[in-house]
Amino acid sequence: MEKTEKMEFLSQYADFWRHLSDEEKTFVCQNTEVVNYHPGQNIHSADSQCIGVLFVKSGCLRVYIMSEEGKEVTLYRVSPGEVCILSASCVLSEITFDAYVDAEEPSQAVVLNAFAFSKLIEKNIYVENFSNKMKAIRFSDVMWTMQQILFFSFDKRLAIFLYEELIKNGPIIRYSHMEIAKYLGSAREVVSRMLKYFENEGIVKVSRKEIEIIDKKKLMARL
Amino acid sequence: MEKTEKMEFLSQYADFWRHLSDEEKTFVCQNTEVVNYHPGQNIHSADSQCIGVLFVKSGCLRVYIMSEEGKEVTLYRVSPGEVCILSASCVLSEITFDAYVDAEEPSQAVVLNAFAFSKLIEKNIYVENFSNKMKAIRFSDVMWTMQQILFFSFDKRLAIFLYEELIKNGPIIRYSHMEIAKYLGSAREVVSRMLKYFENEGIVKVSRKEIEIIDKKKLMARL
DNA sequence: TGTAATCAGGTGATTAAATCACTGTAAGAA
DNA sequence: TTCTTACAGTGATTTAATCACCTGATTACA
Repeated sequence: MEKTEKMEFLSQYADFWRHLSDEEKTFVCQNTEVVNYHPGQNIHSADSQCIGVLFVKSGCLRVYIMSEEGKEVTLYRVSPGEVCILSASCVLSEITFDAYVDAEEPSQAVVLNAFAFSKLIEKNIYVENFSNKMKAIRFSDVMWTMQQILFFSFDKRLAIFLYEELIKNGPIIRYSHMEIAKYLGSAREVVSRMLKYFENEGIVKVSRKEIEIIDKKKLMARL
Repeated sequence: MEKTEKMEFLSQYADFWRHLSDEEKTFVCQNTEVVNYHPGQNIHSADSQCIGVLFVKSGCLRVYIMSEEGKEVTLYRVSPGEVCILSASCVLSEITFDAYVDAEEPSQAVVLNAFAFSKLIEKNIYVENFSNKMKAIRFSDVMWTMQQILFFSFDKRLAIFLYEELIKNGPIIRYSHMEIAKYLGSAREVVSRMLKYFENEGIVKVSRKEIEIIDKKKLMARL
């Protein structure tokens, strides 16, 4: 990616861009690169040294937490046009928990490395505010997830998940039961059983790594 | 509270203070007042019009979410020296969920009203950043709570709660089982039963509205 | 001061969901 | 082809939440 292209791109994503000096803009460009990730690839974890801020161009990232036993709960997803801030958590003093980030699909992102980002935060209040604003947005996302898990019964949550997928990508959903379980903070067997129940109800048709929604109305009745 | 006293107080709490113009400082002082709350009093809720930012002087506030059925889960507490930002959530566009704030003890806070705070956010990037930074700090608090609820078994969470209270306020804990249940995102009966179990183990002594920790070692063994 | 109302807590039964242990089966790799 | 691995199905068990109902203590107030 060329410098002018980078500048064009970043000015779209980052509201701090117009508050950078020319020198800072050059510094940013020198410290960004385009990176590709393959499905299932881990991008950020507790132990791996952290890479920085990701401006997602294409694909989809999944941000999640993990228990000591390896149980995962998805916090939110990062879509094209959005920013992954927790992949820079090592340089963010307010973030005291360990988050993980995986690519869920083939994904491309423009990465501003952690060191450069922390330097900019120190120097420029607009960058610091951008960083904190991104956290605040994800705070609200996590609260949505938390309320789903704590307040909604499992059948309802699964129905909501299926409905959202239906809206986003049409009636055929290509996730394994395991992936859905991680997304909903549940267990694979629980997902399998509930899907089978939904199948008996005539809501979905289940086959290996594929769920087809065959009755949208019945699904919506469960929301 | 006098103006000079207010200015002295706020300069301690708010890192944006030194970035305010004299005019803005006066504006802040004109829009703050000292408010007292009694135990159990609701300070902020989804429907009540929101009051603004609370700089807590004394006592303790509890921030929580509530389900449609009225089930509560405590997110975190706000102690003296800390700031309650969610009580200004109506003027914070990044906050999209409904939080509730109650006083847990007799509490006193310096309140900067929501209107003035939003005006300052618009005008002064340092105030905006302060607002977002406070959210980021609470984001981490909530993540801690979320991990506790999702990853730890109930007996362990209760043990952690008792241990924290022991460290903070000594071996006698004056919460009802209901209050503990709300704090832990569980049900009263569940708390009662587990406390009785802990009592049989010789960890605590339970009586009305009072739990005494009689064996710290045994308690710590459950953490 | 007596009585009703409210609050704190106890208990058994039921249900929901997570966990465990194990089986079968389809898809890829060697 | 056969071996391996990922995906899914299922019964049994355990944990925790929920429901229904009860007892006893405290408070309000007439």
